Amino acid sequence: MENREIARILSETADLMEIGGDDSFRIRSYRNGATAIEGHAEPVSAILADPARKITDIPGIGKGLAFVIQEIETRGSNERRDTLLQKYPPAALDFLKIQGLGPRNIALLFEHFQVASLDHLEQLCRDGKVRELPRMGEKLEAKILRSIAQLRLRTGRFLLSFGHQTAYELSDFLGAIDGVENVSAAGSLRRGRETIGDLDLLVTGTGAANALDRFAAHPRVHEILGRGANKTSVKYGLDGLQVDVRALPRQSFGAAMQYFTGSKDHNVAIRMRAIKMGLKLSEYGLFRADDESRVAGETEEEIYQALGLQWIPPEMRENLGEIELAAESTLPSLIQLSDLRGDLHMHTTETDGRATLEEMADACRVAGYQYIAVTDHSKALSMANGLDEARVVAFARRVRKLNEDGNLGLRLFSGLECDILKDGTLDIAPDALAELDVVIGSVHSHMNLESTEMTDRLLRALESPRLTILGHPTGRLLLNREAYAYDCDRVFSEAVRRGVALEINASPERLDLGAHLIRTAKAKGAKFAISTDAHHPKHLANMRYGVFTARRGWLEPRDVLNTLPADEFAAAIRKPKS
DNA sequence: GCCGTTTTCGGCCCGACTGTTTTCAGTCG
Repeated sequence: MENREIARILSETADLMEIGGDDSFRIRSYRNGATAIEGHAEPVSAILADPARKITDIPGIGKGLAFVIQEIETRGSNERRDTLLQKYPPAALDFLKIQGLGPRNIALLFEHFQVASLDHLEQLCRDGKVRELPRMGEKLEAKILRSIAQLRLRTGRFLLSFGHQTAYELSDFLGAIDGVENVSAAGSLRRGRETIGDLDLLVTGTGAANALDRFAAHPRVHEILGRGANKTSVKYGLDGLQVDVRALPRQSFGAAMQYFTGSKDHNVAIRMRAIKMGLKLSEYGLFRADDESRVAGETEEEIYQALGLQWIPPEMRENLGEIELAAESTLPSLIQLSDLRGDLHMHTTETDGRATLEEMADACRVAGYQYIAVTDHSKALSMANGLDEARVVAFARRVRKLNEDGNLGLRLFSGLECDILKDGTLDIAPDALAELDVVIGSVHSHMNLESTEMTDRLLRALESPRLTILGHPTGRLLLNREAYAYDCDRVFSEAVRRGVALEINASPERLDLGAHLIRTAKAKGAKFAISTDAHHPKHLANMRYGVFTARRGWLEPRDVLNTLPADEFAAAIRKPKS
């Protein structure tokens, strides 16, 4: 079993234990264990298979969890989880995703109403039954109903990063089959959308048909939805992601990639263009309308070219004006991962990161960055052990010393992810902030303010001459929490006026700003910083998701601060002495 | 349940808000 799946079952068990009212420290151990397993570079199953090694060497895994993990590896569950699942239905796990409902209330709902499903819970709220329970009222019922509606909207969707992992896994599997020439992912994954509904894989070569059979027999395929000569469609893995694998002849590979990459709107517009030119475009190729002779099809490039267009990067294919630009050969030259020279947002063991400053710097050096900013939390995040003024000043001093010593192999900028408090003031006094190179202002609390109040709060934060970057500007958590409400136009305009960059937080759970707002902000002349918000060296690789998102927002290297060489970057963020 | 140890058990991040109460439990970050 995959590490992330073991981790998921551990954390599910922890969820159930919470509802069951288990000891909170034991629950925390399960959660810690889950993070430890998920973050472990080597597959745990490989360690378990080797009698000479033991998983208790992984920090956070003791004798108890080692036994539980062995059980999960062997039969996909563990005793504690099984027992709890007899007591509470599987829907219990969904209930925890409902805002306003925690483990105590969920336990109470089960006790009194034997709630079996989201539908049932929804009905109870509509009937005003929930308010009969102690400490529950009308407002909670309304909140639950809102949250259930949101939950329904996002079920069946998956984070882009999840899609990528699965795509890599399956490309390896399919690519290793005899006679398979090429395996490529199409669909919204290829367009870099922040969430995906399913995964489309295209396979070419003489072994393609065989690949469909082998895929249908893959041990992680749980349900076969369809099985034809050219396509196999299944539910794959524990989470039931729908995966479609199509076998194609080489001469229509480009046409199929174009067709299955979409978006639908883009394709409709492209096909209209073809018709006007006396051509016909389908997933099999580009043909002349009169005699059905083939014009193109083996590559996307030749198809776009035959239609009088530049090849359009998949991230732009949303019919938002890209076709017109391609016709005039004026497509922007989109930013690429290799354009980035530094990462500007990361955490260390000083607060809630998992690695030391030196370890993070080393990983960034290996990744090829010329510079980084280390930006731990400020004191308002007490649960993360955020920095107060004294620690901020000491940190800035430490960074200056490290740069003088010059042993890091890259340039280090001192930074802080400083909380923007409820009234819009920054969590750290200006004279302490003045010691730092990079100040990211972020909202981590009071996210449910009225739009006008939130707008004022952000505008006030932007007044600080110490602010460099507005962090994860909308606060959204994909498939989990909506963006907070405020007047983006006013805030973005003010950020431009004050010379504050907007973050594109590359964490796959955030991707914040999203593509649409990036374009809004770019139109106002905004500058951006693409950063990972890494809490562990392995998170540094998430930068590519930030780049996908930036490309979906049509950004070019010049729009992004951290494409600058170190000296120019330093000059760009220098603030006037006050 | 893990960890670290004065090796056998005690400590393990906490503060603020919300909606429900009438003094606070539950949720959230």
